[in-house]
Amino acid sequence: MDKRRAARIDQVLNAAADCFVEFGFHGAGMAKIAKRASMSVGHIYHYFENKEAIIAAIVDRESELAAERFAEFEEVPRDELVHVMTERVDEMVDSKADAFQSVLNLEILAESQRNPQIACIMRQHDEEVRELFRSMLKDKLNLPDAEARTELLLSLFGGLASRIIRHPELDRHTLIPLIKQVMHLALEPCDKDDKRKSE
Amino acid sequence: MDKRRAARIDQVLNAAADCFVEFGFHGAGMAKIAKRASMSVGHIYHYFENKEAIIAAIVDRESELAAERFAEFEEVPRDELVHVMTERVDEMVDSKADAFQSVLNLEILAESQRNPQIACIMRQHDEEVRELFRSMLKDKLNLPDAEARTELLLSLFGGLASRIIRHPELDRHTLIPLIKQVMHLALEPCDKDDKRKSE
DNA sequence: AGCAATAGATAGAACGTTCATTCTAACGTT
DNA sequence: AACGTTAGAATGAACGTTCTATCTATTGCT
Repeated sequence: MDKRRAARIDQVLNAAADCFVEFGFHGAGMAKIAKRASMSVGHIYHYFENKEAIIAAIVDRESELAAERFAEFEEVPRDELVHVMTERVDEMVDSKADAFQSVLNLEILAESQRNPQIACIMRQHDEEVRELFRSMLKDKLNLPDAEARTELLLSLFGGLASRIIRHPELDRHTLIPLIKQVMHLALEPCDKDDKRKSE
Repeated sequence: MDKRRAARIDQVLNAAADCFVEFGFHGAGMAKIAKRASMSVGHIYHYFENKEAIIAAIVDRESELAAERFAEFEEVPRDELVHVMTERVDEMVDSKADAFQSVLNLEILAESQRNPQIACIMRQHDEEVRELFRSMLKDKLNLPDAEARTELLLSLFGGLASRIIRHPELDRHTLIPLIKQVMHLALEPCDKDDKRKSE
């Protein structure tokens, strides 16, 4: 039976994600993970070589999930793309306010700076997302500098998550229109009338 | 002698910051911190009640430093402000690429989600920075929605740091002009001609 | 069908290490 | 001699990991 094994692994990963959010990668012990997974400590080692492997699996799973969320936009026809993307800003902000996701992402980001294996997994997924965005902007919207526009948008969305942690009471109703303005700037070819500004 | 004491404390904080960047708040042990501070483990406890206090001191110091960096703009006269701010984007991006600062900030951000004391320190400093920005935009530039514009800029800058970790090879030469465009959008009262977009 | 053998699932104790913290004894300066 | 300063051993708890034992279910042979 292979289903059972997969289910158990998922059980461990869910428990681990919980603990990692609550205590951090290094603050969460195997004992806590085991207890939350309703499993013995030793048994976890039948599914994962060590704690690092659990962290790596979590990073992989979480990054894949994030990538899938972006992939939705690929199905949108080109003349609706800008409209759909700007319309989804509200739920985007809401999702960034989800502490679970945000903290896990921060933990991953910090860990990637000291663990090359994590960095590798993370960058692979980021490249995926980046290429998806880039090709959308270039092929669907015929935009120049698609790479830079992608980086701008990803910076903004990524920053939103940290911002909400720093200032949870922030007034979304006045911020969201501003974000939409930036998105229009990034999603429409208004490059030329701007070179006047760059001194 | 009070100078000596202050110097020793700084010695511990510097060593601790180093270790926290390299191993994380919970991955760094007192033994490592002591060794890097050229000090005995036990002696650190004469300056700090416990490890948490060291973390708190680091968070405080680092947040204050970040706030001071922003405070420079307060001295700039109002008719040069937009110019100066957009001109400093390049060094801003460079500073965000400094792994030391970025990782420490991520660690702080993640820790603030699970340690209320850290969250408190961090939010106090963020409020300081936010108010500084807000009053600058409102009083010096006479901008409406100064709060929202502040949040947008802080999101963007904060996101830039995470973005560079995710994609260090990112092409800054094409991204920076885009960032400057966003800054002009956020620093100039072009609110009206945009309501057309918000459906 | 019925027994033997095997493989995987599971729990929990045991290991050596490292952790944060405390304690004690020695040091250097006055 | 006294006092603040320092080093490092001592402590017990917690860590990640390994080991062993028991249990369950499937497979192969007759």
